[in-house]
Amino acid sequence: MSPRSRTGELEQAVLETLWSAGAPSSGREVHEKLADRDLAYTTVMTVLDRLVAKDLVVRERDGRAFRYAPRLTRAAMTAELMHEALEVTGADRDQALVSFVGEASADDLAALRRALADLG
Amino acid sequence: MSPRSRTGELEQAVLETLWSAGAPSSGREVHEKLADRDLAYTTVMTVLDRLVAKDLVVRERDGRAFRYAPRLTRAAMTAELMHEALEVTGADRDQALVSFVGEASADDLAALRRALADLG
DNA sequence: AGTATCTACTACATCGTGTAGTAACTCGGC
DNA sequence: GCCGAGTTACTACACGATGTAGTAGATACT
Repeated sequence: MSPRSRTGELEQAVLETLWSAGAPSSGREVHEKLADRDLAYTTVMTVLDRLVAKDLVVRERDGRAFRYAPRLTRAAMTAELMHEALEVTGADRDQALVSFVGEASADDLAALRRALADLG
Repeated sequence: MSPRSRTGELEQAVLETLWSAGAPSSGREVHEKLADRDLAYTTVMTVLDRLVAKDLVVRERDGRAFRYAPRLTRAAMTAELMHEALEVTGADRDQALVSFVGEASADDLAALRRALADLG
């Protein structure tokens, strides 16, 4: 279900290209976007498969091939990771959140306040 | 520096015992607290060493032996993990925080608001 | 039918983690 | 001054995740 096992460096990079693409991409396209890494086409495909298996990426048929897209937006995945972090250590949530805002930058605090305000 | 690589299940359990101890513990003590797991003493020691290497735990000499304690409180570590999550994906922080509060439970929202209010 | 593409499956190295043993050091007691 | 109990330091090995890629088989365009 949720991003249990941490994503690797290459997996992260593939996610990046999918996010930056804006629309579902073919394996070929992802491979081309990662040209600087000099990877085999099948390597990219393997990673895409694994991301699908992890439910981090969804794919839809497009003729003979598939198109891949992240299941969540970058922001949503980040939020999910944050929520997970809040749970892992089994810390008192109140205290954890106090620490969180305590360590946050001024910008992040402002963003947080805006976000809370927008919730009404 | 920061908790780069995710901590494993056993590592987490060892951290738990250290947190619950309240004061620096000897390896022997940690081993005893984890008696239900039926681990070898050296296994616990190995894990403690690794946690020290990861800078998640600090140790101080106490006579011939060492005493171990978490570098951070549970809440602080949770907060650190949350901040890390906020960075990994390179997401727009504003959007990520909006998503975060959007997905948060009522209780967490209340706690967040209190925490922000307490900051003055 | 021939060729290019794509998917599915398999493979292997490396690294992190769980798990533990052994050697070496150290200190208190005799 | 040596001995044994407790500690640390180092080494080891299995397993799963990840990086990396090849091959076989299906599919489709020409």
